[in-house]
Amino acid sequence: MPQDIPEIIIGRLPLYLRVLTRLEKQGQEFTLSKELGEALNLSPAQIRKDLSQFGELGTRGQGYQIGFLIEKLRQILKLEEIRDMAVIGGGDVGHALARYEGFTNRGFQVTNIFDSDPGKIGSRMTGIVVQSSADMIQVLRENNIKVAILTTPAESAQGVTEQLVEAGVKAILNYAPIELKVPPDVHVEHIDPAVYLQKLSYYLEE
Amino acid sequence: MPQDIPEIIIGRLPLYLRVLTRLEKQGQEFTLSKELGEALNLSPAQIRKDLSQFGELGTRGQGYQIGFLIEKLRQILKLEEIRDMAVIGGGDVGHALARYEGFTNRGFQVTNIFDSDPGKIGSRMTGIVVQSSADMIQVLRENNIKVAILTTPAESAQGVTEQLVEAGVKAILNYAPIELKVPPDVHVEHIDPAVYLQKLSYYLEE
DNA sequence: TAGATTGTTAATCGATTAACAATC
DNA sequence: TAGATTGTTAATCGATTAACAATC
Repeated sequence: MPQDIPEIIIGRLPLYLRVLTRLEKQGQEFTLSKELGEALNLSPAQIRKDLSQFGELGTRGQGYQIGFLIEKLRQILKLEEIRDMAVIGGGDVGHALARYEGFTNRGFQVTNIFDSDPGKIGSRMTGIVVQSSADMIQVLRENNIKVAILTTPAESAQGVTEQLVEAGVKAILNYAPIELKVPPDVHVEHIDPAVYLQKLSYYLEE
Repeated sequence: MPQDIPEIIIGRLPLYLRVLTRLEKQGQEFTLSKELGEALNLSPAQIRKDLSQFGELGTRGQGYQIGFLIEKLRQILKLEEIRDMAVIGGGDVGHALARYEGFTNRGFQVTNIFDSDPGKIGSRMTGIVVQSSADMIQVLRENNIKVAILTTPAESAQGVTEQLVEAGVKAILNYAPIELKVPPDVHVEHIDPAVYLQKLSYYLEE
């Protein structure tokens, strides 16, 4: 991975990984740019172009060996070790995330949950004891946690974000419906179901 | 909204709406392409270009009147009436979505929940009785529901999708970590937290 | 009117695609 | 070897940006 890879390509790699993992589970050993393209609605040329950024990952005439390509993509995306994550907010979303089983086999695990509600602090969610927001910075630092999932209400999201930044968190998955201001070395991705629904709405008829 | 607006622009309109709503709530009456751009990390030129697709929505020298622009964007995105949605799957994610309070003021409400587990059917989630998947097609048709949120396991997602299509659903928000095959008149958006986390992972240091 | 900011055109930039040589 | 599919170059396409005239 030499030069600067465009972000748009990096964003597609997890999708490739998702398809490849499914194909592998189905017992397939090789795949083609054509097959990957059909699964993801992308052109075969684009798949090849994307993958060629990282070396010669396929074999001419044969296609791509699935196991090898998965391994390679995991390396590129730095997914070889399971990363610890903190969930901020012990509401419904935080709860669902803490219980979500799809993380571990994709490189992540929730190790900490923080909430500011005294009624929740000390209770357990899937074996994880909810900790006080007051201790958050310290705990994140001590455990060297770099990834956080933000599920607080919009009003407190920016304030919490500043604490996360202070604690050394470098990646934030933001479920609060508000844009976060962060320093350039901190990366944020948004998940806002209403945004997607509103986009879908445009394409509805009536 | 005459010609064909590029999908990439449509996808940004909900973000504009989100910022505008926040500014309005903060008591602001006018905004500038500069301000919107700073909030969303987009250039002012892009904001103006996007909005100009739909007519002259601003006033030269003055900027954009927030209330008017919100109204206009709601029209464009067909958000003027609250749309009914079905949640498929009564697990943690389905449960969190049914209880999510952010939908109504953004144009949507969950009216139905379906699950195949006899232990869940008939129980209530936030006042909504969980219905049997066996009745799904009929109920969706009877209620003319066009939007569904899919939260089943990956294995059953494609099968359920085919039922949704059969029932006349035209927009699917897919939480299952798998690509769905749908006819061209059905639109799908994906929410897969692991995909975003994997992208974020690339930008982490070690 | 002067000052400000939009709307819009033209230029730039970057991403996608087509096409084919390389090679398994 | 012949057939197939990648890797890669060049062409195309589309999106973003710069710049400025229009106009409030």
